[in-house]
Amino acid sequence: MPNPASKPPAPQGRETFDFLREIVRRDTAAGRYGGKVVTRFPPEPNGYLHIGHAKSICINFGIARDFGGVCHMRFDDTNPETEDMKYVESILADVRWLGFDWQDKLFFASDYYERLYRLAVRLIEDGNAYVDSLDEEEIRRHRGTVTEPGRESPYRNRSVAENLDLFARMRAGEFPDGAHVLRAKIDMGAKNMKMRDPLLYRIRHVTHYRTGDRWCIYPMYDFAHPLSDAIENITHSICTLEFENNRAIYDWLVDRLFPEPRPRQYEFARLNLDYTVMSKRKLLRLVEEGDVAGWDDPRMPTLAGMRRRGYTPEGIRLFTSRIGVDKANSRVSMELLEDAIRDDLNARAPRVMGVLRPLKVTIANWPAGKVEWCEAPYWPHDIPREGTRAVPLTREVFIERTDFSEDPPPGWMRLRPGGAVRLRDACILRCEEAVRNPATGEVAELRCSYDPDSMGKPAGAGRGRTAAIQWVSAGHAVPAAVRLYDRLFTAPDPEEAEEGRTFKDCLNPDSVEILTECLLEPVLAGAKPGERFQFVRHGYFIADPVDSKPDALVFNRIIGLKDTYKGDRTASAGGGKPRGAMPARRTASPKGDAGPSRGTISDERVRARAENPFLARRYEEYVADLGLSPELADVLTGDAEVARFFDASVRAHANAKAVANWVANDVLRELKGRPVGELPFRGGELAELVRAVEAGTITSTAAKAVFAEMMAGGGPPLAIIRRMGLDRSVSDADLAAAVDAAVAAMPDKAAAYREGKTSLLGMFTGQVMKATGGKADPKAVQDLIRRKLG
RNA sequence: UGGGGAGUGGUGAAAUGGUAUCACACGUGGCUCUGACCCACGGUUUCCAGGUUCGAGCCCUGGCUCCCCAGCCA
Repeated sequence: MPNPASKPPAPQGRETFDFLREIVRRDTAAGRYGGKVVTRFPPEPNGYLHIGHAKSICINFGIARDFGGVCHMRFDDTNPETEDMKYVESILADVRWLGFDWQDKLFFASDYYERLYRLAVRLIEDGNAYVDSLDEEEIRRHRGTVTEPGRESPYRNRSVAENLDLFARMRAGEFPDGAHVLRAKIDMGAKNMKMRDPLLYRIRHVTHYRTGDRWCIYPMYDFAHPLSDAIENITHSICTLEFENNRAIYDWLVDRLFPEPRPRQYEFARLNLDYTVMSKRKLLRLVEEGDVAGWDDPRMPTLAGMRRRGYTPEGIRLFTSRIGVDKANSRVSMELLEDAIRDDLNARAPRVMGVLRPLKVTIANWPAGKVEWCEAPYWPHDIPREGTRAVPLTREVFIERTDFSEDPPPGWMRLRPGGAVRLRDACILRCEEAVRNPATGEVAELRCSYDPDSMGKPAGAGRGRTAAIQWVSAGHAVPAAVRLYDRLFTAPDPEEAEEGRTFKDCLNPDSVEILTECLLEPVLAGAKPGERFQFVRHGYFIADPVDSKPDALVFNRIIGLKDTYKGDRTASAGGGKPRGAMPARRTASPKGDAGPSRGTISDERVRARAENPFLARRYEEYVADLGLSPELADVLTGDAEVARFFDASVRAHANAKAVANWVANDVLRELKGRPVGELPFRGGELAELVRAVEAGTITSTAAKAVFAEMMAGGGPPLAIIRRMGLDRSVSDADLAAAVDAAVAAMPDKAAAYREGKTSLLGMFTGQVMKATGGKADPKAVQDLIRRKLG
């Protein structure tokens, strides 16, 4: 990991921050946490890491790196029944492989058990937790449903002393599993179901992989996770969207047990990838039921699988940086991952030749026994790397069966009867005759001739465009097995299989094709397990880290090359195509369909008026006497305080429509459900602002700034206007100068405007408005701009 | 039905009241001893409807659609 501290946070080439980095940036700028940034990656050691975790790892470690902080590696091991040391080891290896470093910050929630226990005791002592003795089923029933509140447990009001005693005896092992639990005493009627007295501890007489039999009570995630964060002084606790509701518990707990500044939780959308599954449970089933060869099967989306497949950490990191991070649920198409992998491999995999489906070629005019060693570069012209190897050319060679066609489609550039093609790095080959196997009728061999003049000469030379194909010398070829991988599933979202089908029904029967008759150029005989190459015109391959042996080479296709040739795409392309079968995409998500508009009157406010005659009367008056639209009157009469605020404003300034707009649009925004009393100004002052706009004292642009200042407690509007100097109108000369300057600063934009891109008017207006501090009259500005450019 | 989130080209993201931008995918053309890479060009008008504003993807109001929450899992 590069050491970052020196570098200001400018994440890999991005000009803008994602929303998480924006939060961190604001916090550090504000000096929160003393400018420190501490994140954490908190897996449970009960499974292997997959590409979805890679996103989380890159976010957590990436943010720490970008802001000169540190990311803790912490195992949230609070469930002894599923966790195991082997997972800890594989997870650590995966994170390290991905290229991240936790320094000496390796932690386990299980190391905090004693501290967590003491924190639980404190909660009990403070009356914030209790021992519940309901059984599992009763607890469920008491919890209520999403629409009905829960009921309090009869054990909820046990004394502190009794709770303490019971909890101590839970720990001491006096009770069987399930006899008691510790619960937070929050609110059984909470709208957020997570807050209905969540469970904190349960009894489990199970051996824990790290603490052995020392404990028989284990903390729940909702208790252990936030408190572990707080114990480690985590600043930004970043997790996935499904924990949004849990944030309330997080805050409740940490607020009660730790001082500020304390960690805060933020959530992002987890990664979904097309044509694969990401849940641990489903991945486990694939392994256990033999659909794949193991956790590291190259078709698996696990990091172990991708590593075995030949994906590089750099490629995966490139992928995660390209997909970005946001809060919208999404599925990423496989092409994005594949392109990132190719992008990385393109610059680092040397080119070699291999023939996957060999077709014998005899070069009739080549002397028997003659061997010509051709010098072949490892790298294409546009990759600035040096290096060549020698490739032997003899009378008998093999070419790719798919590079010959007896009856080629239009645009075919490879071999055909009587046609010519270039043997890459060697010479031009002409096909004289296709020899059939009399039994099958299949082309068994090609009899060709070569052009001695073309040997080692540059292409072209009056010959025009000639395709160059890969080949291997029959006498020198190295045999190998090659495994071609395709997507594991045929459906974009196997988890959403249609009625009566499961994700397993979507398994792609052709997700792997094993070719055993492949022939590679001799230099590959020395390929070491884990070495990557590009087999020219095929794709990127890796000598399988496990199965490949010097005398029995096995290669995995990491990813095929893009293939934009359309000539035989409909034909049985087999596994040769990088993309494989392309099933119909899932139906597009339905566009919002509003149906017939029911107007913008809110049912809720209609109810409020039905119950409150004052509101009902006001509504009628606003429409009838003040001439407000029903919609406007509606929003002003959903709450008595809002209506009174509006009344006060109108008393101070008679233009009801204008005042109503300000209240409805700006005051309501600031209120966001809070009581009107919290506003730092009164209706009369808002009226004063409205009057200033109407009188032409200030522009409405400036009025927005004044309003913001009023919200910040800046005092009465007129005072703010004076203080900010907004009442000094801009002179005609100044305005003209500002317009000239804006236009002169962007001559290309001015030209584009003149050519008809009139949407640029807004841009120029914005420039001038900014330059004049919002004091210019936008209409006048636009007139000027139009005249100047029109 | 309650609460919490989210809707921008086919896909993922950017634009923090002022030029709808980038990557992938797709299409067309160019380059090429890889039908690769690379280069150029092309298509969307921001879920819908109203409103505020000189100006709205962004602010206000209403609606629609999708996701999460009723484990002693995390």
